Amino acid sequence: MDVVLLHWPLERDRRTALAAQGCPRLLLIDAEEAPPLPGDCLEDWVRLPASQGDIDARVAAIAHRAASHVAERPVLDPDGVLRCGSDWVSLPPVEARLLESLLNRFGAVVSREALARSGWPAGAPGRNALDVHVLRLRRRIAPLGFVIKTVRSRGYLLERGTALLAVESA
Amino acid sequence: MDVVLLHWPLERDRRTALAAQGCPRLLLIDAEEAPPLPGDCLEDWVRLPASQGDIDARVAAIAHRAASHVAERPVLDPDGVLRCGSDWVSLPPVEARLLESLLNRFGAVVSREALARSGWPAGAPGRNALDVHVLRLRRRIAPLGFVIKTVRSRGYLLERGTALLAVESA
DNA sequence: GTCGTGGCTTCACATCTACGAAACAGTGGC
DNA sequence: GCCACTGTTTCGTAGATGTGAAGCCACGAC
Repeated sequence: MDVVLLHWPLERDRRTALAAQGCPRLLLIDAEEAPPLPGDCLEDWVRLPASQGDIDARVAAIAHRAASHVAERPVLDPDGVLRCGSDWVSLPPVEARLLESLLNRFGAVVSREALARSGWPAGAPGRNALDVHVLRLRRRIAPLGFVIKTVRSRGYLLERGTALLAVESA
Repeated sequence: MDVVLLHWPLERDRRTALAAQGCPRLLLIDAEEAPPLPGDCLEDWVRLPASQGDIDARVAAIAHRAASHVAERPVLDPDGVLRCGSDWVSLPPVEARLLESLLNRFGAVVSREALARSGWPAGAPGRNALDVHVLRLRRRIAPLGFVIKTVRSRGYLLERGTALLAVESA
């Protein structure tokens, strides 16, 4: 989500509106004005005049925070805990390894062979084991709003689900 | 929790340490230095020279975010008294050591092995002793609104309970 | 079209392990 | 003695992993 730059106090109303819809924003404070009371984590401000470098740095910081708040992609702890925003689920060892693989290529296809190798480095069990674990993984990560799409005869692909997005941002 | 002011890049190591323990901080950037890459929500920066008003405003903003962000943690006295707000419970020695460990990694997984080591530095007793103490610890801290979640085959995780939050804030 | 096949999904089940909980007993302070 | 703390035994349950089998569906052969 893009960071919106706006002038303070000129665009006071716009700031309120953006804040209400959870849009990240950077306030450009006119020289003699006092910065507004602290908003949420998705807001920051600079006092004008400011260098482009400083503005860019703050925009980057806000974007980073926005990304970790309304996470587009989940984060997998070394402990097998998959986190997304404030939610988390724990993944059993095999599924954690599978998901790690999918996460490494988030949004791109991972072949069944590659998945099987990361799930069972010592060699995969029956052919069906992967299918079953993908099924279980799907159900486990669904509450976080992520889905594993099948790309027939190619592999699997992890991406953000659509249905839950509305629910979460609501 | 107080916001710590520190100089950048002079106190680079201190910043890392503070970030690791989740302490909110404001970096004072020396005139010609580039601000560091975005940290977490509990970090902000100003470029020197800056007016006291601007610094105060940023400190206030960080403090505000810290208050809403860091799930309120309990504090463990050296005497084994666990405090949270005006409530408190006393913990027997073993459980106090276990909880200290969990508190050090609040919100993250602590393995059974690590827990056992901190509970019994001289060597753990039977395998089940840990289970039983976790059970007792759970019951003891429940009234304060904290829960110890099990992450199967991985360890335990201390976090703020959900049900009691509403009750407490009501 | 329809038929078959491969690829994938899902369920049902079996096994094994980890964890939860109760009950009990020993120890030491008061 | 009474009570808090600690550790052990024991049993029950839930989770993790794998296997087999049934079924669905797209796609190509015919």
